Amino acid sequence: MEEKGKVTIREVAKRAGVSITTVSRVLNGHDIEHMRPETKARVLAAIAELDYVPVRVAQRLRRQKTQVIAVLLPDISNPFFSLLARGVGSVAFEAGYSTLICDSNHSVEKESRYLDILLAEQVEGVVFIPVGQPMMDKVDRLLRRGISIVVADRRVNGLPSVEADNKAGSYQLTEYLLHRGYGRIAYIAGPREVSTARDRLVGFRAAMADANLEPMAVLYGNFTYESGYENARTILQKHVGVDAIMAANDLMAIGAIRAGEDLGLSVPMDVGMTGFDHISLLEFVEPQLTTVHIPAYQMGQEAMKLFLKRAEKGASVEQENQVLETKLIYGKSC
Amino acid sequence: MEEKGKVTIREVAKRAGVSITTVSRVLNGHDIEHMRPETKARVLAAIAELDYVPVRVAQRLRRQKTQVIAVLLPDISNPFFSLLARGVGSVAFEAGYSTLICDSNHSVEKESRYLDILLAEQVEGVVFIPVGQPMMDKVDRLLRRGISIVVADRRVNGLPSVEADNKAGSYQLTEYLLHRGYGRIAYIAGPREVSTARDRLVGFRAAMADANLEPMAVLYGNFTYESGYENARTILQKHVGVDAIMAANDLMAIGAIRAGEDLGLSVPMDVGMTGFDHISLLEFVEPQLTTVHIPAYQMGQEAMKLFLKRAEKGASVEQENQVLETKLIYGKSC
DNA sequence: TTGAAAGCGCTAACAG
DNA sequence: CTGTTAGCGCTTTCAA
Repeated sequence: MEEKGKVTIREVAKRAGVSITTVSRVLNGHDIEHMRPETKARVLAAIAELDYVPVRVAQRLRRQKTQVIAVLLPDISNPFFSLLARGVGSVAFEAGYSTLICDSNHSVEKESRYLDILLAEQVEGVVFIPVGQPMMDKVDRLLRRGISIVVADRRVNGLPSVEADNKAGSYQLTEYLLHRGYGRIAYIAGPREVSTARDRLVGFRAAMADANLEPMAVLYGNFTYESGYENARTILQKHVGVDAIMAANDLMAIGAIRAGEDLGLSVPMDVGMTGFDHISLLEFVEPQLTTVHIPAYQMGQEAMKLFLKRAEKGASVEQENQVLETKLIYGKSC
Repeated sequence: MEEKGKVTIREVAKRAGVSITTVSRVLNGHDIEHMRPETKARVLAAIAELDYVPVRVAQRLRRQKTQVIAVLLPDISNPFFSLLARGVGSVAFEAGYSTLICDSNHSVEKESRYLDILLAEQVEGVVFIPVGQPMMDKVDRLLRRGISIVVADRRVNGLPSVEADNKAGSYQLTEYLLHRGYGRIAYIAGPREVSTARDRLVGFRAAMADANLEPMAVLYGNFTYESGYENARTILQKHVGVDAIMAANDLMAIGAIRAGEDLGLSVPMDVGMTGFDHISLLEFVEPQLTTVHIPAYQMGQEAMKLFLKRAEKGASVEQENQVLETKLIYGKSC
């Protein structure tokens, strides 16, 4: 803690009276057993005295690996995604990786710009939650350069992924709703281009078909509160006799609840409602929503683990699509 | 797009039939006006054909600047912080900086570990939202190495900062409450070691004093929903005659509302409530909370701008503490 | 058990 | 107008 300017491995070596090679070795715990303990001690002392910290950038250039992974997601201020990012970060941290979070702000264009940046940044991998269908040329470009990509919360053709079992979860939820005696059900789906949304719809349709029922209506929203509100309004005004509305995520379900209230309907008395995701703000919403828990944090962890696994096994492990279990959450909304 | 392995500036030079210097120059737009257009064209062509992307790590090592700034915050899944981080990121992105988000998970120890990491990462600056009172030795270590630190949403002795005018906002809010006819007010404060919480309390006390009133009670929470719930419960049970509860943030206010409900009290009929922050989930809470808007996104932007300003003006601009205006949000909770 | 030296990919004097 | 060259700070053969 004496020098003013940058302290490099050079000064440490000088101070310890050894070569920089030796310093490097103790830094990386290399030949450390074949080293005279006294030498090691001297180096350690010098490091401490000078408060030396190895410059990561130089290590990266030399080692030709950055130990950086990126999380590319649509919106970091969405608690679902940030929880997922946290999951990635926790595993990454333990494994000595730094995490770069890139927020595409729901813009395909920005997403694609980030893909370019990540290429230049030489990240080793990216946990990717695409806005919609990602630009496969960009993706291929990264892959060709040896950057592995793991898709989270979605499926993309040809890429490994980690997602929840949306189909099963949706089936189960629908089944529960039917058990409760509802049967004239309308569905507010998510965007067609998002696999997650499609799966939930498929699960819903399957459960209905298995009960010999027809949906009263299927409308498409975009996962926002507003689109839930608007679509629910439409449903409740046009389709008389609807006794329940299922939304493909919680945010839309909350919108639907408010729409119902604004039309003077009470949930669940007049109409049942369900969501999907189990986001934490449900805690604050009345009535308590019946929904399906998606393990966002765990999903992030698994995505990172998947990357780690591929990294050590050599690039081409057989393509893997991991599916996490969901859990039905019983509320008071149906 | 022909080569398989890494393509470096060397191959580009070879392909274009020029020296690597020339390639570097067109890359950085340097002597570009003094360059024969044809040469430039050849280089550009080679870059395109080879799909060459400069390796950031090498640039950083050579330039001795990383163009990376970090945001060190307590919890990325808290929408307030992630919004702030987004603000930082937006300005950083425009300025050509990459953003590293570090989540200290409310742990002073992890925060301190991150400070070490950021040192090694050679980030150029950090936007810092400390968990409590930060470890000043670590902080000094970064400063000594030329890494500038801007504190956000808080004040720390000796560091530049950007925060909201919590005192004024709190004063104004209290004043409004008094105007509405409330007067027997209890206050749920935030942690004593957080300047933001202290300022809000001070503003509250000042407004009360100016109205010749005494608080019915002042309890301390930790900014969580649960602590709001518990403290409100205590207040409502012990201090009969309280006609309003002010909480130092929205989350605690929501907890207070629920506590009131659970005790059979209606808001605002039986007891008024106020929050602070204007977090987005208030949209989903009944009754609509009266609160104070804190411009989180803008705060992030300003913090990054402050860093940029200091970066160009040379390190030692006089220390600056920027204060952003707040805005009263009228709800139905009082 | 330790050191000398090459070089990761790039930029910036300094020369022509 | 363009090229030669010397590193940035570190790791890693290869030799001793």
